[in-house]
Amino acid sequence: MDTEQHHSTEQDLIQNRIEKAERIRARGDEPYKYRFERSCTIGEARAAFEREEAGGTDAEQIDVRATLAGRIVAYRDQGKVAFADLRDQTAGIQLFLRMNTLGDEAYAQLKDLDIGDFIGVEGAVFRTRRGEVSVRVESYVILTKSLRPLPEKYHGLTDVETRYRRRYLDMVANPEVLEVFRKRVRIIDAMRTWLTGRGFLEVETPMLHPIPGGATARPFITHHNTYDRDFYLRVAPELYLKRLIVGGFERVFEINRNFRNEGVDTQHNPEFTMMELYEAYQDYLGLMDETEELLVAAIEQATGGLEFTYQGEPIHATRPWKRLKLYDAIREYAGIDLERTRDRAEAARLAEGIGVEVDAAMGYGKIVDEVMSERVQPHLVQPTFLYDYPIEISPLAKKKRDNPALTERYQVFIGRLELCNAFSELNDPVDQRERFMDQLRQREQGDEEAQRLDDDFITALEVGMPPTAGLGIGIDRLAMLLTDSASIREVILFPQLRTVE
RNA sequence: GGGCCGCUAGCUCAGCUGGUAGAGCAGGUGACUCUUAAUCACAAGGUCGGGGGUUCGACUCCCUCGCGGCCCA
Repeated sequence: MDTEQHHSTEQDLIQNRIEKAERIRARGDEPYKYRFERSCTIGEARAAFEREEAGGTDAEQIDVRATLAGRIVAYRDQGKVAFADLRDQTAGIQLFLRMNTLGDEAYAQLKDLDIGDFIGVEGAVFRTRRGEVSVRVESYVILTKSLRPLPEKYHGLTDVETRYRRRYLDMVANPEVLEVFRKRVRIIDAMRTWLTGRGFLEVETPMLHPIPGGATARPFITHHNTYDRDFYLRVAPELYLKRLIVGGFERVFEINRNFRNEGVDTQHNPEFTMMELYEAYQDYLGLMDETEELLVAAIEQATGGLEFTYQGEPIHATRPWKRLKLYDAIREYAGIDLERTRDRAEAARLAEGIGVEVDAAMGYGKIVDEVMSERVQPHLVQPTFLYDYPIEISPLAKKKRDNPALTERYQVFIGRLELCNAFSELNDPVDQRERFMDQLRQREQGDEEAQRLDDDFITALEVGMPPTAGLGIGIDRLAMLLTDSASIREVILFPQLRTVE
């Protein structure tokens, strides 16, 4: 039987490169090296060369030698001279490969290289006649053979699904993606620096919770084999961090993952990163000031200033930020007064009167929350604090000192994104127990997100927690804002997607 | 959960009222000693997301499933 079938698919492209690797081995070389000593990074080499140039040294006399390593991302063969683009984490540089310089044999062996390979090169940095900073390569060595073709050089990788599933390709093909994640790192660094500079201790509390608590959300369930019991992936670290305040830490924070078993959309990923801090002897008013300072530090670190654009709209983050009572905001933007009633039916009537849908399972607090999300949040482009939330939807927050129907709670919105949630922490154990009981009643009425009673947490409060204010900041949302990303998946390295076989 | 859009070569995309799939990049061969989306020539490359149906004939029309995107709940 004739095997005349040429199906030059991806497999053939890979086979072709495997054969190149074999040729490299056949001449006693190793296509997967163990180590390579660079003299500097590409960014440093460029900087050194440009410094010489700026210093007025005659171009012919500049002598910046460099041994560099990186990935070949483009190749332009021109017969007895060839150009390649080499890229490392810091920058890219052009390679000038000439037969006269490399020698016939080394030059001929260039044909066993491919775009995607890692190589090391040695030579002098110079500027070509066309003005491109380049390395006149005197010798090169293959470091890693790449077996798969990279995405198209001009358009990059655009298929959103492939970008997320194979993020490494996205990073190689679309360098701006690297910048998004570098910015994310800078944001977190800035926050950590700000926090530790003010005496906050960074701690790690459990991911596996026997009772899910600290947020109104549906948990993931997992199982421990030896204990033979279910655990819940945490929906928030809140109750553990407050136990630490009970124990004697006065300023703690945690930057870590939370898991919520809920819908996935442009603003929600099942696992997301949250910064939570707790500060003893502080209340929500003082914490508002600190929240501004902290966010401003992160914004400046990421954007270089306090003016930036999110999804086409200019954001002005200069302090002080706008502060609005929740009910005033509802009056202003929704045109209804929900503060004058605590009656569920009346609130529902008012909400439906402006076209906000209300379903039977929603209590008074949920209706207020819904009206806020639907009719207020869309207006909150500039940084805005909303504060004084109804007690029904704030079971862990302290009652407002002169109004027991409200809590000392605020949220921060920028670019229509909900970024922060904070309050004067409820530290009255008797009140806390009542709030949990109220949540249990909401559970019984079918609200699966309602919180559960955590007896040990109440016991901790009975031991005594000093007056404390706590703040949570959604890191992913903040990263979206500061990288001008419309989807949370753009700022999460490996977003959750359906598995595909 | 609902609506709309998408899935064609490794990547980026064409493909008309149904007539049997094209280009660019990448890869292969050849030419070229300053190119940079290099250029030129030649050759090669496809389960048109999966399954089913209508039809003489389906990438195209219908149904269904999968995955993704946007909007709504």
